[in-house]
Amino acid sequence: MRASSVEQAILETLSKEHSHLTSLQVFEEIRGRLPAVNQSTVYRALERLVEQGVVSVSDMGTHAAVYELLTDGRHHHLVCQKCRRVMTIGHEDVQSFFNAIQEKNHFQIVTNHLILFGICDNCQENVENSRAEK
Amino acid sequence: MRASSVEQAILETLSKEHSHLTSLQVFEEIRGRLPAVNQSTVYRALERLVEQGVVSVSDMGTHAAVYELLTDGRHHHLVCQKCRRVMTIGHEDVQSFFNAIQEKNHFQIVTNHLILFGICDNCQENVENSRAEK
DNA sequence: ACGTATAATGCAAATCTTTGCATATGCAAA
DNA sequence: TTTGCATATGCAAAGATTTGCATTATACGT
Repeated sequence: MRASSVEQAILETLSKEHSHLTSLQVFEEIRGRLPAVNQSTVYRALERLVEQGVVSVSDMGTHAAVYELLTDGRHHHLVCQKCRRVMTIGHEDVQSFFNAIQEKNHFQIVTNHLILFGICDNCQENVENSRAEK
Repeated sequence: MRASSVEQAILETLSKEHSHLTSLQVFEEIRGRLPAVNQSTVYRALERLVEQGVVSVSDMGTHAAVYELLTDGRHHHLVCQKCRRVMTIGHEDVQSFFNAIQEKNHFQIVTNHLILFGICDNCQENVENSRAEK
């Protein structure tokens, strides 16, 4: 597999931003250096990087996939469906679960970025409060 | 919230099929009874059902979201990235993991359909075989 | 250095999904 | 029944993502 300049640009962009970027944001960033680059090229490069396990892609419920560099360790996210707050959890809290699944099913898990939707503690309290107010 | 006829039709379709359907498949099915129904109406009805927790939506890596009825118990899936085989695992294998995450983070998990990508046992063997052949 | 196979890219079209706005519909109170 | 309100729907446009095909660039063996 040969080195792609678009892949390089993507990796540098993601490592500079250190956050979740949409494909459009990645595209806009890259245009600075590679003005002629095409959207579909960015999509395909991102797809390759995800397959290689260098980058994660997730649907955070924002109606647009977000990409993130995975070099500094695997991690996962809890996304609040009410306030959209995103919390990060370390891979150590997921590791043993993954191991159990792998052993039981003879299945080698590749997924490296789990997104769990739910209600954060703040919003849980708000629900209780609004109930009490009635 | 009032009962929507499209929601009804979706629920009946999903319960009849008992499998993962794309929004297009749902749309086609429903057209039999409600010929004038619009795609976006189906999308919105599916969205509501997902929010209500009656239906799950997942990206199985097929480039089109698939929907499934959740009435007969929560379950989750392992998807092989090589052969696209889909395995089902029960919620009992996930429950304790969810509980631990919930307690540690004071976060109430709503996610009811986990998709884990990886390599199934067959494809693992194939990789080993092709290595040996070289 | 040369030729070839493989992979990356651009472009345009197709597909999938969301959204804004106007309209229609069902439900509950008057 | 009628009225008012919230929700569901249709329609069209926009946005997001994928794909087929032709072209270009790169790596690798010779």
